[in-house]
Amino acid sequence: MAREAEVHVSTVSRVLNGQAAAGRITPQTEARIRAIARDLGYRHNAIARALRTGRTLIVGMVVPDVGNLYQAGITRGAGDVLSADRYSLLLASTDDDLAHAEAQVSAMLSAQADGLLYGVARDPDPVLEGVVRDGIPVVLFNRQSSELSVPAVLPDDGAGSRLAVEHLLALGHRRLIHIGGPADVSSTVNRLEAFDAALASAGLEGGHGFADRHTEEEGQRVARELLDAYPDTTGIVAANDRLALGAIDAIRQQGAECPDQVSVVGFNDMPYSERFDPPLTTIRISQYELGANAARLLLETLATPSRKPETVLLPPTLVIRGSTAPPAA
Amino acid sequence: MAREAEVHVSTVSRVLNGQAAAGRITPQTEARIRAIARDLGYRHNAIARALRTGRTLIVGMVVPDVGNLYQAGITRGAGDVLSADRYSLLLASTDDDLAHAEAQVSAMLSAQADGLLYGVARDPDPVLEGVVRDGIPVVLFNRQSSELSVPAVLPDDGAGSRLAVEHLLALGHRRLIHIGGPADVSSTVNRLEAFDAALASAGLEGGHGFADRHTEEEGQRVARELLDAYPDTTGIVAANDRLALGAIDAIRQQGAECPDQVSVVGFNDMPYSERFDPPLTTIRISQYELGANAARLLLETLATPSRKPETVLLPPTLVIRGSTAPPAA
DNA sequence: GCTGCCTGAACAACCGTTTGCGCAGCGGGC
DNA sequence: GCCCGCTGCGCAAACGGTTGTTCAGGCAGC
Repeated sequence: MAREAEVHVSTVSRVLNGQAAAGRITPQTEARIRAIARDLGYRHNAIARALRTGRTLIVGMVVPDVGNLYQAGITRGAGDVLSADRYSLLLASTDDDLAHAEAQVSAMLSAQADGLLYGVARDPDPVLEGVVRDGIPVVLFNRQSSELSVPAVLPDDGAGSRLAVEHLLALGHRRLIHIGGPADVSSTVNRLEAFDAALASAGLEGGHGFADRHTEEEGQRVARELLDAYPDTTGIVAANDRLALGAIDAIRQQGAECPDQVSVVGFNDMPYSERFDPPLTTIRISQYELGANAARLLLETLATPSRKPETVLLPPTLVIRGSTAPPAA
Repeated sequence: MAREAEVHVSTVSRVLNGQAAAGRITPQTEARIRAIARDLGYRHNAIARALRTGRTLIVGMVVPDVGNLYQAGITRGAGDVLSADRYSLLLASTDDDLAHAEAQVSAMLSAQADGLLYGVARDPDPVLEGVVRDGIPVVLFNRQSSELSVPAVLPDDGAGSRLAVEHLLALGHRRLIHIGGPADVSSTVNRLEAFDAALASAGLEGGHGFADRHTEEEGQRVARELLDAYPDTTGIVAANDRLALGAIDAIRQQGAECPDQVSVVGFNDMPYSERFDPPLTTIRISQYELGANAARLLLETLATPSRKPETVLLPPTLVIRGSTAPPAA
């Protein structure tokens, strides 16, 4: 502490907190304190401050998988806007598993995180329910909750699916299937519903399946099953780029090629998807903006707790690359 | 607090900390306290505990870019071993920029992080010097410091470069160039030195250049310059997969193809590198193990501050894929 | 010259835990 | 029957800041 080195006590606090302005402290006192603080390399003890003020300037962010590129962009966006407001990010990865989420969130709340960025919402989600019940400010990203009234920022899933289907229809495809993620995740059902609706308005009907996880392996498994069930399929809409990659694997496993026999469109436009073989046609949503918006929403909620929960939908874009082409014949 | 709901005071602390075992508290008292704590949904205030004990159970991890896939694997490894020991990860991304690093590290130290995982070391690195001077436990990963005696875990850069060069030599290549990262990063110089040495022991000599950042753009720029300077090049060794991707871009920009005219080998085996076009031949190091080892080293340092700084080298493996082939003619 | 006000800084309580120490009660040994 | 020791728990200080309140001194007004 600068105190012993000084002559004064905790006037330091007012100085270092900028309360000096209000005619409370002599300029030369302030200058002296600042000088000494600098010389001593004094650093605020955020812990002590947090204990007194009740604010830690820490927000917890929970994602399904830190190792996922798509999530990484979101994390970056959130980190940037949070650190601009002097907040730090406590990051946790749950493997999209409720038990893990429970433990991680509990740790974050123990750490007295001021708020949560929650990207692993299930529907229903007991962990999220607990958080909301405890009155912890939280904003969802990527997924929403149908039961809880919580702010959220997510891609416009419906618009995205529609873009994908319309692209394939425009290319001439008529037999489409959809690979969804876990069935208790909002984006899965939103994307599937829009897929069905877009097909229906063209007088068509498609098949679909659900992956247990958003991985290439699961995408491949579901695609294989669907291709077996609907052998004349020429187009696949996946709810996620990783599932799409798995679908391409499945197509090759059957001795076919993408896009020669079957076209595939992904969702997210994850990093490097333009470098894949084939380059992935996909629905782009700005990961950075998604994270940044979620963080902004959380900051606003922290500033104005009474604020009405808001859901912001990010507009998707169709990115046409090499994994889609007109049907073979 | 469970206290008012209870009859007792801070005997709760001893119960909840497991000190009850030592015959200090009656089993039924303990049971009652635990029951009430559960009913109240009592949760430790980690802030208050940290203030008293001086330990936050938080470790700061600073990476060049959270959006980088390679880093993501490391983060995951570190997160897993840390959370097993009840530590949380405070993550910061610096864009490999010293000013950012300074700010982020400062925030972490304010948050009283118990230790640091530092993956952005320059050589020299003023931020790191400050951390070491303040006696903050820190372990480096990916990069080391030539001046400071700090534990570190990194790939065996020399062995990796040697594998890459020997692979190209075995394929019949004789005119090789090396694309390094920033010149003030240990891995850059280690990999370059080993590149030169491996060539020298075959009686050869190669060209090299340095990228300012580990990005595709920089890789492309440096590759272009080197290919201009050494037009008969048939093999490129990049210090990083992203640089390698840039090199492939540069090759194509010149109207050539990889591996037809020029072979490329990367470093790291970042996620999805097997799906690129062409699939990347690269030096694999286990990102997960790297992160996990760094975390373990830090935990040991925290447990035994007097412990000698240790440098652990992770053995690399050559992964042969599609970006390397025998020279054209 | 005295009173009152204003300015600048010190005082002290408080945030929620941890932890060394003290204290009351009880049982056993002599 | 007395004393000692042990057992089980309460007391209170401390961690390092923040912040409402108090206090001392100087100056101006009457």
